[in-house]
Amino acid sequence: MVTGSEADAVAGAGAGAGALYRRVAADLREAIAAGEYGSGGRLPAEQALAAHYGVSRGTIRQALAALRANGLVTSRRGTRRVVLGTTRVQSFSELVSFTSWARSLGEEPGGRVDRIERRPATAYEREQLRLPADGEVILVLRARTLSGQPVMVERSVYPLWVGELVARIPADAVSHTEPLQEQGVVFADADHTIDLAAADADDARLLGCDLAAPLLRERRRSTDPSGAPLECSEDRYMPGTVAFTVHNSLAGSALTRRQAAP
Amino acid sequence: MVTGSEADAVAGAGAGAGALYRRVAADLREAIAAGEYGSGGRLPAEQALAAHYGVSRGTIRQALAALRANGLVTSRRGTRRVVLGTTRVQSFSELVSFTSWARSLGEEPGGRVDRIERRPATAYEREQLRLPADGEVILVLRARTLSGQPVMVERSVYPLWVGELVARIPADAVSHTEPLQEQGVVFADADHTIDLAAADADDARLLGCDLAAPLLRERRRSTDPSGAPLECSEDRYMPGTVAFTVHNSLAGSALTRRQAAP
DNA sequence: CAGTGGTCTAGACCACTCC
DNA sequence: GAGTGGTCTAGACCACTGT
Repeated sequence: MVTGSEADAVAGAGAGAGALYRRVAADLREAIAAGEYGSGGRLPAEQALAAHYGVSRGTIRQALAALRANGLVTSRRGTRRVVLGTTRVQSFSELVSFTSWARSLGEEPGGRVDRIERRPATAYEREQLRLPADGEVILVLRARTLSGQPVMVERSVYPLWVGELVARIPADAVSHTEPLQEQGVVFADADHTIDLAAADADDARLLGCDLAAPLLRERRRSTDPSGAPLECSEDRYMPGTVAFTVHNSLAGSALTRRQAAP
Repeated sequence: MVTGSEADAVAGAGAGAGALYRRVAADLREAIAAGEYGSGGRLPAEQALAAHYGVSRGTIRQALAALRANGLVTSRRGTRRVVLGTTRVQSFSELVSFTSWARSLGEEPGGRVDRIERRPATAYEREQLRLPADGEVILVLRARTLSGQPVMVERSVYPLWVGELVARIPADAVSHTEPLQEQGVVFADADHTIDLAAADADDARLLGCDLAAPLLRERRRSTDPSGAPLECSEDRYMPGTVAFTVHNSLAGSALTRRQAAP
């Protein structure tokens, strides 16, 4: 883009995501993915973009900030922005939901609940889910598959009000987040911790691996838009099935290296 | 804060990081870490903060955007921001540099170069480092320790102009990024891919583990402020020594789940 | 030096949450 | 309906990069 007639690129993007800057960002993302500036190429100046899209410089900067956070472009005083990569960026829902991630890859996701328990929360769970001393939780143990192959074991711990909704979902439902969404449970923020774990008896049985076999572990704690904890989950992936990627920069890191918990 | 006399909090922060919004952000971070709003508590309104700090609402919003990116607070229309966590946020340099990370934990970092090679770049390296078809690279294989214990093996591949600087650093230097920094090589952006790998002969020898033992792998590609690739590295950690954490949200994810490369 | 992005301000309107 | 954050505008000045 930035070659068309005038302020049409935004309108041309059709029923965009509402906010102006999001539509501009989407348009720029497309242009970058299409290689219009090349890898390592320079973007037009903010002022030029503002004129092209017919918006103010502030709006352009909001759009560019989004691209930057995604690691698509650099940003420094004195020079035009430079294209860093053309990687397709994953949406938050593709991250939180195994199902929507798998579908976006053209794979056939599957899931089967192995076990549901209601029990008192451990100290760790009380802290993560902000529960009182006598709080209870619902644990859901579930095997996830990709085109029939077992790939991951998910242990999700929910506060009762969420867990009771989850418990009503059929055991072989492909997605849990979608029915939850329909009932007003929205995932908005998540913290992830990634390391390595050894398969226990459940993992070995559900994944078909040896006991104590190494697995890639992702622990996650999700909250809704109001900041209320929704879930505290531990997922264990078969090696070679997934990798996690993160971008970060001087201007703001979301990634952290930590000493492993004892 | 937000209880002191007037617009003194910013001035009181002393020789802050230059930009006004950074000083405001740092002050708010401190206040949150000190538990002034509690976990799950509500922040003052933007307007109140603007009045308190004696700055415009735009500046306050810039500061809050930083806190949000770090996963410290939520953000939604209609309600005050809510404190999500009080986690100390790691700076970018603590992420790129094993040395500065270890020091911030009070551990004693160490490093020893095992081997340096100059050789033609592989196709993958040419792409990552944006080198021509006949490009060469310098590979540095290095063992990293924490208080004497071997913890990680680092395989860094540099373009010649960086590699030649690295090759001049003493084999037992604790830090490589610090001397590079002094010579004007600045790391500004990085992409990380985290998964699992099996120890090869070098890993087993340097870490004292078995051949094919499972290790946590972090592949990284770093660029300088102008977007020029500086490094393409593969680090392998002993299990139980580190974990990686990431925050992400509906408003912008830097984290991605990917199918493992073949 | 000209060009460019970084920072800051002031004001406006809207969409949403919660009482 | 009052309060709050989200979006957008217009303009200003500064710090830095490159020629």
